[in-house]
Amino acid sequence: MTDQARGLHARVLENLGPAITGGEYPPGSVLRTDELAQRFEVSRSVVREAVRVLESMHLVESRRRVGVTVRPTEEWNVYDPQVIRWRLAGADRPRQLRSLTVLRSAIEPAAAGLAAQHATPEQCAALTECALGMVATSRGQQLEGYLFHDINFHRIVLNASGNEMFARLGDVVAEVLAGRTHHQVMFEDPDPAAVTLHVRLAEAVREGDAARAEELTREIAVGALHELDILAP
Amino acid sequence: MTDQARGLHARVLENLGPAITGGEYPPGSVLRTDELAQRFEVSRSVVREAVRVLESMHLVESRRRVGVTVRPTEEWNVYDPQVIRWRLAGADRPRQLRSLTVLRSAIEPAAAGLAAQHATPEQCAALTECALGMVATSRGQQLEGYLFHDINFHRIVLNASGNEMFARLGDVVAEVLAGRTHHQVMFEDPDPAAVTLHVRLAEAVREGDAARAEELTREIAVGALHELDILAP
DNA sequence: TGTGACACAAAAGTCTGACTTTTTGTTCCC
DNA sequence: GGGAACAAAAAGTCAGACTTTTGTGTCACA
Repeated sequence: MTDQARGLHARVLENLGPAITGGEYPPGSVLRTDELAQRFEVSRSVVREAVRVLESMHLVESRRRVGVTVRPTEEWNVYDPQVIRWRLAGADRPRQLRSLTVLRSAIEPAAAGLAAQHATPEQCAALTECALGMVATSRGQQLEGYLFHDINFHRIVLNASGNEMFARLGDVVAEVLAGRTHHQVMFEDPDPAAVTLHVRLAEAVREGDAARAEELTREIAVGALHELDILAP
Repeated sequence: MTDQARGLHARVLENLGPAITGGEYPPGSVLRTDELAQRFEVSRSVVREAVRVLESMHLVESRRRVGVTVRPTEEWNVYDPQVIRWRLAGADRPRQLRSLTVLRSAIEPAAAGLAAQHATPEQCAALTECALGMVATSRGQQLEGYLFHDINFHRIVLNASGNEMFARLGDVVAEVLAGRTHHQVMFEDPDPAAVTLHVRLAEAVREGDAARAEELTREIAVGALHELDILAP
């Protein structure tokens, strides 16, 4: 799905990463590079490179004479897209989906407000196109098509905000939306109210109405939170 | 300040990282591992480990027969605390400080609202203590002491939100606050209004008043945005 | 003149084995 | 019982040889 092992070290990473984030090696566990090299049938240098990457994600800590120790969960770089993907693929996917959705509901209204002020005509056009695509695929079990337009819609809003930090959250939002469609809820067609909100949001951004864009996005977020039972009805 | 070179690879990283994020090697630039090994007087394996880390931050891409290429800015993992530190230490610090402050102003009100609902008695006590510390150091050029309490205050709020993604933003907020005190503005004592807002926020959280906590944090954020001339007065 | 196949070379990727350094645990002496 | 010396374990480092991929240039053929 992401990038398939362009090297041995990537293969090791694709095994160790999910194993650690998935709790297979709980915090405090100790790995030894020699043992890993044997297990994966690669040289120690390959293992070392993989460990260095895990270390940069704060998933593990490598210390002499003791080995490679798994760090406590609170220290992980949970904003690393790779870590997010590993965790979403693992056992605590629901929990992960919830914290990410709460994050979205804080970020996206602000981003939409800024987008209304800064969006280029091209971005407005693309946004409207996505909204139309969502309408077109909102009925008849075209979930994949709907997801595609939904992801693009939110990505454009985040990019149009002009804020780099918001823009880089596009991938996270994409993962969350994909996760929602593929695993959690949404067995039926999407909520018509949500579709309408997106159409109106595209309008608000086009008209430069920051306050309305923000409020509409907040309503979209409330819907997403309800889907995960985070808010009481 | 962070962690001083516990190994050769870390030393290489501390040179290459800031050089790349600082624009010394603009996107598209090509580095060769052999050359880097010579320049830093280390073996190739050490360079490879450093490059692997840079690759995991999406700062560079390593391809056979061509070398290690610096990736376009839009692809960098700007949420990586290490990358944030490197960029804050570099030339576009002001720009960086602005996007991070906008991020803060989106996240922290939501976090404060959640904190009002979920904070433990211990967290409430710690929060009040920090607010008192801020009051005590708010006059007489005790900027370092004030900064210390300010950082702790915001860190506690983010942690008390109960949301892991919010909690992990504590380090970023700490960097932003430290940057503001040490470089940007604040040559004089902090704004008394801001101090009062923090005291009242601690109250609101203690009383479990989510709406008021959110609103007070929003006001604190507005103050921070004004300091950087992001909002018109 | 254009185009495709092929060969060459450059750079990263991998492996191995030897050596160094740090750190921890143990033992031994006072 | 406490402290100092010692031994071992594991990561860290290095050098060199080899493999694999891939961009580029060349040459023949249409």
